[in-house]
Amino acid sequence: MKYAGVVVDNNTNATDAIYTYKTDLDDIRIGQKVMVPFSMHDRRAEGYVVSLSDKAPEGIKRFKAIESVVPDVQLSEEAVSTALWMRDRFLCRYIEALKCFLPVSDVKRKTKDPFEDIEPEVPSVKELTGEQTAALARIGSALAERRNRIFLLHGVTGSGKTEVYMQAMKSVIEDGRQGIVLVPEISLTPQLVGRFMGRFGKESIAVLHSRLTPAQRGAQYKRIESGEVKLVIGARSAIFAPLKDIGLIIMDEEHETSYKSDMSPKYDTLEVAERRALTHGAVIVLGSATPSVVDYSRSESGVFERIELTERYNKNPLPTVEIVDMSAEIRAGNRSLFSQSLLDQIQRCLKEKKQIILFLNRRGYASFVSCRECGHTMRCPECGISYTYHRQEGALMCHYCGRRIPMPKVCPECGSKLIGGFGAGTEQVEFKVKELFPEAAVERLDLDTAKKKGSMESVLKRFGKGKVDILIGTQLVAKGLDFANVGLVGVISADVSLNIPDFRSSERTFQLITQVAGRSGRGSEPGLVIVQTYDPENPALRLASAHDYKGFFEMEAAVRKTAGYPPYSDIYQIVVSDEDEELAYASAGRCAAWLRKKLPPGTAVLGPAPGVLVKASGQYRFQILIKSPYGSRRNTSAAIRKLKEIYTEQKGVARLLTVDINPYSFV
DNA sequence: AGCACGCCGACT
DNA sequence: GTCGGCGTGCTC
Repeated sequence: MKYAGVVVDNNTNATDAIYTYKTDLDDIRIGQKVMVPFSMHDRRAEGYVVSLSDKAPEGIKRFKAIESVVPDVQLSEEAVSTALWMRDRFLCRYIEALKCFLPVSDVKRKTKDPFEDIEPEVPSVKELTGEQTAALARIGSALAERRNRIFLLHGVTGSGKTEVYMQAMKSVIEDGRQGIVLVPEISLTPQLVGRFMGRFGKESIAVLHSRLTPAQRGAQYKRIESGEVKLVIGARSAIFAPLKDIGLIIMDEEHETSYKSDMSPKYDTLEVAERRALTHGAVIVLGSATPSVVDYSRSESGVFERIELTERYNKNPLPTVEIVDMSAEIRAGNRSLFSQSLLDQIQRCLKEKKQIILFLNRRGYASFVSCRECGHTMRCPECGISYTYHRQEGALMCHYCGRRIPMPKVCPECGSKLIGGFGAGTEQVEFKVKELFPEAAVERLDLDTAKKKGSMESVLKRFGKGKVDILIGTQLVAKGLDFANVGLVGVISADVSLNIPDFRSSERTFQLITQVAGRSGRGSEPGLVIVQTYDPENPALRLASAHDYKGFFEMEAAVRKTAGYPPYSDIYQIVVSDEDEELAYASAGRCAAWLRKKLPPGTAVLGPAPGVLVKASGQYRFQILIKSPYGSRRNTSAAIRKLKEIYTEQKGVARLLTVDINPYSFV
């Protein structure tokens, strides 16, 4: 008789436990899917075996027997142990963690696999730069040692990071091991997939992405498990691929926010990668032109080994980044969306038959309040993030700590009356551009446009062929597009990005400007970037225009240290929500009070701060933030798990309580 | 979360 | 009687 620890597939907090079943089956193994009787009347439930023992655990009166083993499902022991760790680390349920390793995804979309008939790019042998050769040598020696080492490959745009990835991967595969290449958004990277396919052959690559049907995904998993696949390429969930001997994990554009899951389990892909790399003796390579402050800091302290690629291919110069003061434009009588300088440069590029990209932020973000005369923005003195303007109450509110101040009548810095909320107002950009430059071919590319099947590809294809003069776009255009004929990139308003109520807003803005700047002047001539702002002295903008990553890092690290943000503290976000606003608020208040009592004095508990009503679900949200100093993660996580336990047992409290560690969004 | 049990009022 | 509404309690 054996005793098996089983996680039952009941996605609830109340049944989030390991249940012990007895069994006579001698071929039972950890990682198998089983059918078990569960709850009264023994309704049949699916479950997964996570532990086996010859001895019965104490304190349980009665053991039911496993009914049967479901064939063809077998998680590795590594997968099971990682899932158990994930529950603790990301404060999720066992079953949620286990399901990460299973090929079933909740998203059921029936579309054709866009990578099915992708054209492998004919491999071209490029001569490596000295820096690339040195980078490969360092990664290569780590691979030879099979030691779990993490490299941060900090390479300016156009320095040839992909070639380093490919050659490192080649040596791993030749060594008989396998690799994973993670990319932020698979649908934006057909070129990269094509290059890898050309180099390694279609049959040894599996591409995992959200557009696969469950059947297609299952088939890919079968190929991976069979050992046929040497290389898995995909977005964050590809980190769970069932490879048996991982030698190398590459995270391209490692700073991208999509590496943090926004659904439960709210895992951080790098942390899962680190855990897997440790068990496999694998090397991790994190690549970016603008590493996240957290990861760069780890390379400073020596946890990660940093490799710098400072030269661009063909020695192309970096673009010139010009910051334009929009309050000066107002003083000069120009109240339009475009500065004179930007208009002049658009005119020049059109004349010279150079292409133009105009970048604007996603609209619909919470509005902030700033002075158009002096550029001063209203920020919470304690949290350092922009106040959000609440029109109904005529008040400014800090979305981190809940602090509330009345809307000022005049600018507290310069006394100007030109202080006010910044509207989005960007939707007219396309209209205005068409009005001002009727002879130019103008196209727009944003998430709405891109969602339509194939429209993204067709817009980009037309742009690549030079059929579009001016491309207006959101976030999307900042990523990986590579066009030689772009002479000008205009950032319509850097202020929107600088004032998102998030402690990472400076980091995001620096990254954004660096990334959009990377779109311009990839040919032989240097490109020009124009950044419009009411805050021209902003250090993040200044340092981005000087291409000074190191300077930016040092400044930002100091700010984070003072304010208690990552990497010096972990931020835990607890969201309490319910249809009943009062109940949600009261519940959140009680949670915050409990946490204040339970956590040590060095751990700050902020809030609850009112969140917005999520219209789709009719839920009112209240947010509690915890700043847990570096090193206190275990304690804080344990306390929150305890809170969750008590909370689920309680009655008359708000329905939902979710936890996110170091979230990427605070809206 | 489900799902059954059980206690109470309203109806055939 | 007995149908059904929902509050309560448990799941190896």
